[in-house]
Amino acid sequence: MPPKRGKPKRDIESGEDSDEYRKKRDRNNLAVKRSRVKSKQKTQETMSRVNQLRQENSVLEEKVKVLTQELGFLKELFLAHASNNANQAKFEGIDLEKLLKDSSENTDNKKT
Amino acid sequence: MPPKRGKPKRDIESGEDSDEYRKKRDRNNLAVKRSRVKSKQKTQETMSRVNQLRQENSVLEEKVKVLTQELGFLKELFLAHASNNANQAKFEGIDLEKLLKDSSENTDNKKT
DNA sequence: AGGTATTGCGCAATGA
DNA sequence: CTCATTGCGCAATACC
Repeated sequence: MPPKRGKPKRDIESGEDSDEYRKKRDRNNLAVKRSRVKSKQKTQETMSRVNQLRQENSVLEEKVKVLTQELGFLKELFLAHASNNANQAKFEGIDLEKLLKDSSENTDNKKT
Repeated sequence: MPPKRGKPKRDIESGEDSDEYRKKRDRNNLAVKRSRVKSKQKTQETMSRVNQLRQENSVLEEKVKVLTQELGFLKELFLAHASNNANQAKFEGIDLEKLLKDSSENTDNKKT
């Protein structure tokens, strides 16, 4: 809106005299109302979306926390067993972290 | 806004004649402008927040995916070893799922 | 060309 | 009383 028209009552522009002009104004006023309602709805939806995402986020954070703990526990269990008596041979040279990493990367890559 | 004043130029109400009135209007117009700027900023921020949360969400989804895979892999490895030769005795009666569940719940509870 | 949709702006009522 | 917020109408555009 470059020409920042302040409040010229009306002279040239718009319609003609009074008949068509009024109808045009009325129609535009309705359009304005519609537009503003829509705008407010969108704002509301956006705010709702934020709350929704916040919740999803919490759930995911919790999941990560639980999974991380489980994984840690299992790793300990695994390593404890590995450093045990007769299992030395079996677990000798096993890189647990690498195994895990590999297991995660092999989801759908068929290259190599 | 019960009295839906349409567009009466001005008669009673507001100020008095023209001196104080104008100043009052001008000040209000500035306030209106401030208010609207602020409103738009807030809308922008809300939209940015949505995008930000969307990203965080993606990252977390991926983390969950990876951790779940790692965990699955480790469980398989564990169980495979359990159903092995001489380890039957050691793993006999072990409920892996329960162990994992317990390991997750023992974050800070000291009750028995 | 001709309509609707959006947007900046000012006014007035109302909220704080 | 002052400033902030909000419904509303106008006019300029943006959009089709």
